[in-house]
Amino acid sequence: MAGVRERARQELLAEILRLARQQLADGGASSLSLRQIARDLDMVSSAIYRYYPSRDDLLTALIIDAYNEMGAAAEQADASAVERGKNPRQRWLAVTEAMRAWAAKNPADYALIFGSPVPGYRAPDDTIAPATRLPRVLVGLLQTEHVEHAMSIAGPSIPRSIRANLKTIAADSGVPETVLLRGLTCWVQAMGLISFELFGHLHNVIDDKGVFFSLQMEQMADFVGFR
Amino acid sequence: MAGVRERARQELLAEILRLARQQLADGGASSLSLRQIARDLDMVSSAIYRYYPSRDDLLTALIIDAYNEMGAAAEQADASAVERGKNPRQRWLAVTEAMRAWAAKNPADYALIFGSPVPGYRAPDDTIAPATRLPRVLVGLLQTEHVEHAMSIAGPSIPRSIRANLKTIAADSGVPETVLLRGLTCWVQAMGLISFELFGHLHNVIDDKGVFFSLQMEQMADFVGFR
DNA sequence: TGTACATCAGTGAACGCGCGTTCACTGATGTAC
DNA sequence: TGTACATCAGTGAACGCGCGTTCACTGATGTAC
Repeated sequence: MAGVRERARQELLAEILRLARQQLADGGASSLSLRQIARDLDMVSSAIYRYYPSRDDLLTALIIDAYNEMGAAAEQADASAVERGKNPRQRWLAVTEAMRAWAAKNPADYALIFGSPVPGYRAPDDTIAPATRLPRVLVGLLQTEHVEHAMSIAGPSIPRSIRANLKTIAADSGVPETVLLRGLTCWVQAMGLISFELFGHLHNVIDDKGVFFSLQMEQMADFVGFR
Repeated sequence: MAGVRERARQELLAEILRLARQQLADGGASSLSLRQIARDLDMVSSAIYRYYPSRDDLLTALIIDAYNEMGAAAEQADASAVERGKNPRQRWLAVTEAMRAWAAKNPADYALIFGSPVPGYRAPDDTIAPATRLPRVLVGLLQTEHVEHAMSIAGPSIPRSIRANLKTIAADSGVPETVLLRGLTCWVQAMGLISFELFGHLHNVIDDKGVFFSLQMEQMADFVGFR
């Protein structure tokens, strides 16, 4: 019966990741401890190495997990908005609300990917693909909007080096570069606001953070040119 | 001769802070070690406690230092722009460039104050005043601009709770609330961009980060209503 | 179907580190009379 | 100006923790003939 051992292995891999996320939530990346995980599992510490070859590999798994979860939350919010017959602007707003909600529910995971980098850790290339999942949703929305009503913004001329980058971001989407540039602004604004809120920089500045976020996202929807 | 001991004390306080910043730069907040500082000073580890009663107090000193430095950098950039006869818009741009430059030169200090909070550490109230130094410069610029050419933005109506907060931010400045709201957007955008750049989220997205930042800040200057 | 062998999960001990904080102390520097 | 006392900087030892990683090993599970 091939798969009995394999299934147990998968379960333990997942269980270790779950405990690791718990630790992350309790004390941040620096308090992620293989020995503590082993203790939680009633295992000897060296046994963990059967599953993750090092602490850094476990960290990588956590990062990938976080990107995927946040990306999935965005995708789901969008899909659900589509189902409810929403237009691209409303979908954009729904997605940003979902981003904020996910971050609020998983502050440690959010901090892991959008906070200060873990010192001494260099993310391997495996993290790239999951990281693009969320931005992909946002670019997709610009594209949809552009197809429905041509977007255009009379902006300042964009330097050549930046234009090249913008082309790479959404090569064949047809979305004008000025709009893409503002799309980046919106993305940064959303993440910036979430970070400010989670990291305490709105403390004693803005009381109703939810209302504030929505208001800002409405503004950004106008700014980028959603109808 | 009162002051001989006192001067030595002040020097050591500063020296410890300097070494602590060095450690911060080398390995982040989690690798800040009182014992290592003692070693660098050729002292026994317990001697540090004559100067900082605990590791957290040293962290607080670092945070206050970082806020003050960044605030001072902004103030200087503004003062220097004034000297060169710049208008408020140009001053705003100069200040944001200075913010970015400071962060680029002191990434660890920047990460300490605008990255993920140090787990288990709660900033005491002493950090509040230094933290307001930079935003104060930005609000001042809005006010100056408003005095020179009345600013006004036909924005969406602002919910009551947010209006109350905006009033607190710049009570007697006379700057319209819609403008203040967008001022917050600009602030978040500037810090968000700096964080994205420093924390690696523009890697493989934007090559010329300096040009990108300037371009975005020009856009934000328009957005908030600088002439 | 039964046996021999290979694979792999988990053990237990060890290596070599690190840390913050407390406490009783010595000896030098400053202060009051 | 000189002496007695108080203050304070720095010592050294100890307490009680923590960590990642390696390595030779046992014993159970799976595989091939």
